[in-house]
Amino acid sequence: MSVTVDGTERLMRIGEVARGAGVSVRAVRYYEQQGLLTADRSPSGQRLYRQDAIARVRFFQQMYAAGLTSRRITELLPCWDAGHTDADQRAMLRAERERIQARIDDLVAARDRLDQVIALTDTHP
Amino acid sequence: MSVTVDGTERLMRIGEVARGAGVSVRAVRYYEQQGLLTADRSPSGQRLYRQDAIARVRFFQQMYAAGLTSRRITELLPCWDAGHTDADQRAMLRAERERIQARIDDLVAARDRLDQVIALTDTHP
DNA sequence: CTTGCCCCTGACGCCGACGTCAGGTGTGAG
DNA sequence: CTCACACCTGACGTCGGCGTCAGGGGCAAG
Repeated sequence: MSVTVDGTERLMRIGEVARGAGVSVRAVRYYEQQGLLTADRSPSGQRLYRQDAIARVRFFQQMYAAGLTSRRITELLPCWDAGHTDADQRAMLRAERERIQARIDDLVAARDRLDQVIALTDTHP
Repeated sequence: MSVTVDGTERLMRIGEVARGAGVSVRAVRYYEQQGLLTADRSPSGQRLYRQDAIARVRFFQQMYAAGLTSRRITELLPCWDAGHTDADQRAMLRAERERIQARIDDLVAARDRLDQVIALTDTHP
């Protein structure tokens, strides 16, 4: 594991997290502002992140790409972090899953529609 | 077909188009503003649409849902309308298709990720 | 010491597809 | 004619995930 000899985990500054996750520094600060990501602070006030921060940021990106808002992600983070859920949270998880599935269906239909046009314009130039 | 005895097509006003396509009146006006949809005008200035307007609006909705912008749709409309394309347009069609496919892949990954969480929270409540 | 790079906190800007409000006109039923 | 409802043209508001600029502090190398 990435742990130093004295047992403390190796910490990263914000730039390393951003590069590691392929996002901007601004984005990482924004996630903190939205309550998605917490960071320790160095004596001089710089943010210090643990190794799992990169994976978390990647996860946020994935959820954003799926159309979830920051608020929705914060509401669902307990499921992910603590592994425990109440009935409301389980319902929200399922609801989001259904939304994503619906969007997939829409996209597939749109793709097929474009494919029709492409086929037409190829055979009929 | 929906043609009156004198051979003229039955025309709709904007509200009927909007209801038929499941969008707002404002949205239909917006599409015209973006150059996506044209309408005849009654002597008093009201927009009059042909029957195929509803299908066009549904098509726009589908493309919007797929992440295309109004500009992109206007650029691709000639393919759809005239059925002819130059090389640039064919390239654009394919590029959009690839983008949609990439978004589908992202969404499928996000869905699977959520499914993992759901499975966890179900077996481990 | 200086240079260069990274970091900090505000705070305004942006984009796109509309929502919405204001103030006025058209239209069909009774 | 009146009433209710649909329609018209501006034009400003919204929302979310950042980009970007302003102004100022760390921190290691040379």
